[in-house]
Amino acid sequence: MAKAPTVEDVALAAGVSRQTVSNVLNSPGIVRPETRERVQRAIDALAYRPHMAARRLRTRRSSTIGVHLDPYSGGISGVLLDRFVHALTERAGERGMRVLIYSARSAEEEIERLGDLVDGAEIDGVVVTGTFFGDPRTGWLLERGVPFVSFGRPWGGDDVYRSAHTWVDVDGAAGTRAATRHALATAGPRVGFFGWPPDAGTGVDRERGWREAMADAGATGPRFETVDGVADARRAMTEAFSDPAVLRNLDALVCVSDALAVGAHLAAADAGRRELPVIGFDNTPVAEALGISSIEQSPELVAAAVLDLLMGPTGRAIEQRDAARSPEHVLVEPRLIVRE
Amino acid sequence: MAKAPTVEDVALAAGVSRQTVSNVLNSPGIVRPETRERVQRAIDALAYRPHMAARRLRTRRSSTIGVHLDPYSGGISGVLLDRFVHALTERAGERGMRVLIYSARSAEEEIERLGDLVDGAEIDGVVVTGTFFGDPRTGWLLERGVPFVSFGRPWGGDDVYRSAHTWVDVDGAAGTRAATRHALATAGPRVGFFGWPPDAGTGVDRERGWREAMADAGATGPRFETVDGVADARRAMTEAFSDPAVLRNLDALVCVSDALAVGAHLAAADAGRRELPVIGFDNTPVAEALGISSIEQSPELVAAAVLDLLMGPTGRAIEQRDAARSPEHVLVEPRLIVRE
DNA sequence: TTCCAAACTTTGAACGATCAAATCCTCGCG
DNA sequence: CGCGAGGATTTGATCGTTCAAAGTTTGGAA
Repeated sequence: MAKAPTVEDVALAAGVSRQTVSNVLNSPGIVRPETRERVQRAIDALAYRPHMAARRLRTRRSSTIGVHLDPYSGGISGVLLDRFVHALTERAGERGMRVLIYSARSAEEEIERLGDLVDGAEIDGVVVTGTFFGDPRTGWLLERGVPFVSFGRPWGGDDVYRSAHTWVDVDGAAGTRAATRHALATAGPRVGFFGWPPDAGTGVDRERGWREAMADAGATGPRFETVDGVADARRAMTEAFSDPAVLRNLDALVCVSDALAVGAHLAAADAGRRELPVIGFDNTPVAEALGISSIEQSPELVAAAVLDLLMGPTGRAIEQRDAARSPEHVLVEPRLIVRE
Repeated sequence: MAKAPTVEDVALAAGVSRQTVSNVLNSPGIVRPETRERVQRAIDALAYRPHMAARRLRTRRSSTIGVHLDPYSGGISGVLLDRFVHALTERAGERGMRVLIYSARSAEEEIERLGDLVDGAEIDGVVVTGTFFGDPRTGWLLERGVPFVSFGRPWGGDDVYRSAHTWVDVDGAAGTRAATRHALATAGPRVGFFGWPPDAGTGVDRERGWREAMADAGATGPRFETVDGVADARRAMTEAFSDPAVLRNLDALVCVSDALAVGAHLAAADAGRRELPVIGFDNTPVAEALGISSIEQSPELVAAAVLDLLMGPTGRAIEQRDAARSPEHVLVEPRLIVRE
């Protein structure tokens, strides 16, 4: 394997100077067409590829985005983030960006890692996922002036739209609203909701969609609750269904997650109502496998929106945000996937 | 945000020279303890972090591993690779390595991408996943002398152990063998197998485990077949069960994948035998959710093995393999997760 | 005391690219 | 025919680190 050719080699072969070769690569517009072609031929002939480390050193840009890979939780919904990461990688690739993943077990450890990556100039920007109330990461990133976008709203503030940083999220309420409307139209007025304890923003948001749609239709329905997990959900609903009237007075059930939906579906089947319409959230493979309707978050759309916010709609590099400009926010509309 | 400190700044602060600072960082052993401490204090005081691009340029090492992220298939088993990637990232991080992910839609496009990454000195080595018969990538990597390990055997050769490259894989036959033995011991002698058409190595390998275990026990059982997918599997088994004798003469069913297992489980439940023991493969969240036993591949173990082969058991950098040394292979033993 | 070897530290150069500024062409016009 | 304007191209410097080799100190033996 011979030594890799450098700009110098290409320049020599094309009979021009280093800088002209560099110009052909980075701003082709300012090079005379015939020269450009000659250089391009030399590049092809030598199979030249720029040494990214050298470019990074000089330009102080890595063309790389850092993404935290959450620890595998073993649950159902891990898939969602993986789809997001995948979509992000594809989009980023199209824009000449690389994606570097890193892992950390806590927010503090993540900040430590980010410090390495940012100060080592290995990444130009960050995509933060799974933001939570009082998340130390966003503040740290803002303070350090690191460009970043979060997938997920900064829950807890009064008015999320006045948040200090840029984010993209899925409109959970819109999703459950659509699901509830669909259930009302096709199954009957007694649409229930199966949710989490109201301590996390996501769950409250999704429940709101159901409430609003029910209120709009002048309908009412029962609300059930459990922590996440198929087994828990199945147990909880089996207990609820131990009173036959509960099941008899239910036309459909909108759930806050696929895990709960699967549990409810199984419990309903156990209780003799396999056909009870159940709608989940996240459209995971499980829902698909069992033929359960679900709300699809379209991580692909989220990824596209994240990149647009990070790089501008057409940019090919991450732009340093001026602190004056107020942060932007995008809410992606999920869509209902109807099954059975 | 002030300019980031360089080795020079640290050297000045500590009253030593650049190189001594560099030595403290890279080979602390050769620096006198008191000097080392003084330098270390200066490093901490200035919060100095090496500029990785400069280091890369000089050392010609990126300390980065490239991993292809397969397109999201939408099926059940995508999760497996994600777990692997995650485990790899964690392990790599512990060894001072970064993980860069890239995507490509075809093997050819992947080679194109790899060319960029390798020639651009962005990655030191590659982890290839999903190798298939006649895979062009492995040959290309060998030819280019790029260090790499594949997750998955090079199917198709006569003796896979004589393969020209290094790989790690899960011993599928051992998995189904264990599953079959368990079924024989707990359910009865008539253990069936539900597999894919025998065109891919993986499926044949897994089926072999069942055959061997059955032969050892002097038992026989039916074999069913379908392409992958829950819906297909459910349909196929429902049809098979339309003859009641088939279901009556079945004590348990070992399946080549979780998708098939889920389909078979649903079909069995439809036919009135919800309790029919079904064992899947991959231990995906779906199997967990439905309480179906499954064979766990332990992607964490695979990731650890991959890194060991790529970096040596304790190394902190990817070593260039000498062509003389023959490639190594690791077969990871999966384990059966029993449910219900 | 003198000198040598070993241990430690410093100096100059290089990695491959781009930036900034200087130089060279090429026309059009007076 | 000379000159200036403007575009195209070249030159010198630089990014932050580590390598290779040269320089300095230290300790012990002769």
